[in-house]
Amino acid sequence: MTANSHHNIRQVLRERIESGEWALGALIPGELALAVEYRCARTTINRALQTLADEGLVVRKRKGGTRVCQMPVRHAKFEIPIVREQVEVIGSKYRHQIMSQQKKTPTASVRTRLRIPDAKKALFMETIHLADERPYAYEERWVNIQAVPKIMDAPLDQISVNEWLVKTVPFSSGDVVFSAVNADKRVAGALESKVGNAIFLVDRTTWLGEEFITTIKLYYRDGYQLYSQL
Amino acid sequence: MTANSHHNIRQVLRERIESGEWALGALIPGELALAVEYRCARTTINRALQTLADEGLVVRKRKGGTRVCQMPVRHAKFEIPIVREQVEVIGSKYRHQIMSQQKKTPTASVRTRLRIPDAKKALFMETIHLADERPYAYEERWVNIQAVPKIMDAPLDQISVNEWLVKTVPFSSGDVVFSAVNADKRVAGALESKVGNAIFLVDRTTWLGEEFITTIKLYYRDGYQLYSQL
DNA sequence: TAGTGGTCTAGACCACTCA
DNA sequence: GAGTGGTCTAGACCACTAT
Repeated sequence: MTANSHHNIRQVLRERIESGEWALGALIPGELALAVEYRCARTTINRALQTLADEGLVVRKRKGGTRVCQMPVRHAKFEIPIVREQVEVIGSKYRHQIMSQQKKTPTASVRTRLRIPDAKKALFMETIHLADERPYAYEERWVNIQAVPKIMDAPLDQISVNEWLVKTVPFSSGDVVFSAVNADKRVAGALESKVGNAIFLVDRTTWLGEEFITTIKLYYRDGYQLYSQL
Repeated sequence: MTANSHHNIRQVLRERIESGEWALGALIPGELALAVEYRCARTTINRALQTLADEGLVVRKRKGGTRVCQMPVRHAKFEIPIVREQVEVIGSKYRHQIMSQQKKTPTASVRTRLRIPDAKKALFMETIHLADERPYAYEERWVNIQAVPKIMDAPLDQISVNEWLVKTVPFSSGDVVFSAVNADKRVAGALESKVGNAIFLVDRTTWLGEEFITTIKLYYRDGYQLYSQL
């Protein structure tokens, strides 16, 4: 095993930083100096330092050199959860059930969000995600039919909207908003919870290029927690 | 400008994937083939593909080749928020106020979490974070005094615990849990909210190596949202 | 066992930016 | 203008794993 893998060097450098050898905001040696010290190519040092920069541990500037970050806040990465996988990870059997499905005129806020002209309709769906036949999450979804007209012909009773969309429009980008809301009658009913209970809400909108595809609100059952490593 | 930067190639490859040229789960050409096609070094292709793998767009296996991901879920990265910065970003004036500060025996769950022996005490603090003099978040924090004994001498009225800890134990790792809870009397009072209101709760624990440093619960004011790009 | 990605090297040139 | 990081290349060898 190579002692000079960029992995090893990255780890050693990380330790030198964490040990306080280089203070917060201090300049650390240049790539060339480190390459000599560790007897490896500059490229290898470069890889290691770039990774540390990605992690937010150091800041690099041409001519300015590499500095230890002032506020070393680790970036948390986490994957936007897919409900089915979440359920299966906790060892439960997953099933989903469509409660309602209709074309109708979206509310003003949804129209704005999906950039749908005023007169047009969109597809609205309510779905319950079940874990071992108990409600796990309640989903409200709007789909922009103009962007994905084929969805009206899709066998949505057999395949979940989400999976159909992923297969049809696989590489959309989007945003997510997490918040806490009190369950209203509708949500409480769907989740077999109580009105007023605090519910973890994930609000996601996705689009492809300039076209908005779908916006979805996911209400999770009581006690749901989203976990992430730093 | 080099036409064959790994940035450009990454972008081109991404477009070829997103356009559907390579289907979900399909094998894409090997690095060597792509290097020939784009007339660049294999290393360059490798960089581009590794980035795409980081993004979760492709999966790479030795001997198995590179495949387009089956479930192309973009990984969301976001930075663990520092309350002061959050407040300043929305254009408000930040101030914090320590409500209480005492050494006492932690609850069993905190003891377990911080790995504190049963008989030992820890530092408990309550802090209010204010935005324009209105409550923004309420913080409950336990600090493991054994791990950071110097904290008892720190001028915590002048510098926030958080910033003191960052400067003293800058590079700790940790985990975060997001959830929604109903405000109890204490939290509602601190946030000038109402009992029962849904509160966004961030529960963070950090440690350095094997030693646990601090665990903190942050209750955000009503309507707080955590935003993230995909 | 053979094929593919993972990585290291040595050298070169470029691009940014600080003084 | 000079110093530092950013990146490309060509070649080499290694490590994993599918067949």
